[in-house]
Amino acid sequence: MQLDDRKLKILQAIIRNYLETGEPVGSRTISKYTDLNLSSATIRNEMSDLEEMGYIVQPHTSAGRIPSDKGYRLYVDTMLEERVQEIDNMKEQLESKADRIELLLQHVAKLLAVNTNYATMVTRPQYKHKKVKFIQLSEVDESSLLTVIVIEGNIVKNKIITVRELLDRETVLKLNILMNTFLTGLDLTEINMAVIQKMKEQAGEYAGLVGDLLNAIGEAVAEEDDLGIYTSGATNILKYPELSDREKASELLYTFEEKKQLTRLINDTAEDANDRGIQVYIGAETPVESMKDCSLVTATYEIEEGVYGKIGIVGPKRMDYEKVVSTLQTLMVELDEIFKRKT
Amino acid sequence: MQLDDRKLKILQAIIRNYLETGEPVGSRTISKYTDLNLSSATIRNEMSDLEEMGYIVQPHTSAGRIPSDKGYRLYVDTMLEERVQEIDNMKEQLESKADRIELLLQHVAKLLAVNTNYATMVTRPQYKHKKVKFIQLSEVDESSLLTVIVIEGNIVKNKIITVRELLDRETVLKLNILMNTFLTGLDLTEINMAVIQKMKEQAGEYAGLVGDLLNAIGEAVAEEDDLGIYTSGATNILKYPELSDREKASELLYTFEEKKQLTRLINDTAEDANDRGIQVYIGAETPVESMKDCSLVTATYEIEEGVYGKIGIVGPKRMDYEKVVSTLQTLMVELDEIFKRKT
DNA sequence: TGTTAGCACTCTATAAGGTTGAGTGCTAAC
DNA sequence: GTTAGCACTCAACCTTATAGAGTGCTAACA
Repeated sequence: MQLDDRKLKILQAIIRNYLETGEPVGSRTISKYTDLNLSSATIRNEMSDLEEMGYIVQPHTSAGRIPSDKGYRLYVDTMLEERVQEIDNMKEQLESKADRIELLLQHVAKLLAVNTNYATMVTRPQYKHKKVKFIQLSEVDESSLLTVIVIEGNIVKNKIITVRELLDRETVLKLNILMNTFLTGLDLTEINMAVIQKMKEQAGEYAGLVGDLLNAIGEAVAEEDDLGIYTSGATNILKYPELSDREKASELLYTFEEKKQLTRLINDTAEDANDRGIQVYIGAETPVESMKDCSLVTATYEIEEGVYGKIGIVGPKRMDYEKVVSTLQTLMVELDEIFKRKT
Repeated sequence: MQLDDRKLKILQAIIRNYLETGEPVGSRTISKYTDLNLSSATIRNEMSDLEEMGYIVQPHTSAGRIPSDKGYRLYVDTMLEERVQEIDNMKEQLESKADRIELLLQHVAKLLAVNTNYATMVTRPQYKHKKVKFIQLSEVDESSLLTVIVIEGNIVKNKIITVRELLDRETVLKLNILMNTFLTGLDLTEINMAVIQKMKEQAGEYAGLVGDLLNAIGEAVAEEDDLGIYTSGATNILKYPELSDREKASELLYTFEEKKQLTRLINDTAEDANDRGIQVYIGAETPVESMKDCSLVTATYEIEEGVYGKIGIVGPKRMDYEKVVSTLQTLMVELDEIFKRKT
C-alpha cells in the first residue's frame, strides 16, 4: 500500500492530537480537527489502512488509535521543521556561567528541564586522551601537600596528600619540576611503569613520595569519569500519567538518581556521532532498559575540536518533538558560540 | 488517666506492628502478638483508653488503630535502645574514602540509603568563619591563570581566570606572595575594602588583576554554600505506599532533587544543636513543608572542634526508628574516628 | 474489680451486574 | 471514491450486594 499525502496528513493529525491529550484518538476527532473535510467514516477507512501499515495501534478494539513506535519514527523523520523559540533569556543566563564548565552544564540541564518539562541530562565533554597540562604541588601545612592537576580542557583536579616528614621549600620546588618535566603533555595511558621507574630514580630519597603523588593524580583524574553526568527535572516524569505508575516511575527515577546507567547512553549513542547533531530514540530504541516506554532526544555539542559531550532529554513517547528538537538546536548554536569565544 | 506499664506495652506492640505492615492494627492481632496473655476484648478496652489519651487514632470507625504523632513521639523518646548492627563493611568502605570529604559524604549518604531503605541527605560541614589557609597562583598557559584556594578544613577551591597580557614568572611569584601575606588567616568577612585597597596599592600596575583575583576567590568560596548537600536514595520514597501517591511523591522527590529547601533543615535544626546528637522530627514537626507526612531523623557530626555537619534520614512516619537511630549512632562513632585520625 | 465471651453494629474493600458513550467495521447508497 | 447509518465492542463508571475485619457494649465469671 502507498502512504499517500492524505494518509500522511491524517497520521500527522493523529500524532499531534495524541501528543496534546495523551488519549487515544478517534476518527471523528480527526474529521473535525483537520482541514481535509472528510467524514469520520472516510477517516476510519484511512486509519484502518494506517493500522495495517503499522503506523498506529489500537490499545483495544473499539478504542481510538495511538501512534506506534514506527509512527513516531516517521513523524520525527519527516515532519520536523524549524521552530522559532523565545529563548533569549536562556542565552543571557548561560553567558554568565561560561567560565565554569561544570556549573554551566548543570545549568544547561536545568534550563532545558524547566523549558521543556521533561527530564534532562548533560554529560561533561569526554576527552579521549586526557593530556596533563600542568601540575602544581604546594605545601599547605606541615603534614599536607596539595596536588593540583590541570588536564586538557582546563579541567582542574586536586587532592591533598598527607606526608610523613616535613618537606623544605626547595624539595617541593624540585618535586614540582620533576613532575612537570616528566608528565606534562602525556596522556594518562602513557604514564607507564617505565616512566614511573625513571621518575623514582630521579627522585632519590623521595621515591616513595613520588609514588604517592602519582597515585593521587591517577585517582583525581579517574574521578572525572564517573562524575561527568548532570541531570535535572527528573521529577517531571511524574507529570505524565503513562510514566508515573509506581513501577515505571520508580525505575526511571532511579536511573536518573544513580546516573551510572546513563553512561551507557553516551557510549551506545557515540557511534552514531559521525553524523553528529540531533538523534531521536523512540521506545525500545533507547539504549537504557528503564526508558523503554520513553523517548529520548540527544544532541552532541563540541567544546573544542574533537571533544564532545552529549545532552539528552527524556520524556514520554508523546513528547513534543518539534519543541524539543528546536530548543536543542538553538541551544547547540548558543553553546557553540560560548565555547568558540572562550578559546 | 495513667499510662501504666501494660498500656505502654500495648502501645509499643501497636507501633511495632504498624511499622512492619503499614496497616491499621486490630485488637486481636495484639492479643496474639504480645506475651501479655490478654484477650482481644481487654486489649480493646486498653486501646480505647490509649485513643482517648491521644496516642493512637482510628482512620475510621471500624478500623484498627494507627499511632498518632504523639504516639510516635512517646515511642522514640522512651523505647529506643541500642541495637547491635552488622555494619562492619560500612566501616571499611568509609575508610577507603577518608581523604576526599565530598566523596566521603556522598558515600555516607549512599550507604545509609542502601542500609535503611529510606531517603538520606548529608550536609557538608559548615565553617562559620572560613579562614583562608593558603593561596596558590600558577600560570597554566599564556592566557590562563589558575587560582587555587585552600580554606579551613582543607577544602580546596579553584578557578581559572583569563589574563589579557602575558605574565612573566617573577610577576606570578610576586602576586603569590602578595596574596598570601594579605589574605592567609583572614576569614572572608574580614576581606574588606581597606584590605583590598592596600593590596591594590602594593600591586601597582597589576591592580586590575588583583581585583579579578579577589573576585575569583570570592566566587569560588561562595560556590561552597549552595553545593553543600548530598542526597541518596530519594527513590526509596516510592517504596512506601502512604508516600507514593502522585502528589506527595512528586513534592518530596522534587525537594530532594532541588536540594535548596533542604538547607532549611540544617538551619532550622541548628538551634537544637546545643544538645547535639540525634533528633527525631515526626510529621508536622519537620521544618520542611513537603515532609509533613514523613519523619525525619537527623544527626550532627563534628569534623573538628566547632565545625559541624548534619546527616538526615527521611522516611514514612512508620519508619523503623530503632534501626535508623542505632545505625546513625554507629555511623557517628565511625565518622568521629575517621576525622580524629585525620587531624 | 479486672477479665473475658459474645453479639450487634460499622465501615472498607471487593466483586458482580448494569449502563453509558466513544469508537469501530461494514454495508449500501450517493 | 465518499458518506450516512447501523450494529457491535469494550473500557469506564456507577450501583448494589457481600464478606470480613474490627469495634463498643453488656453480662457473666473468677
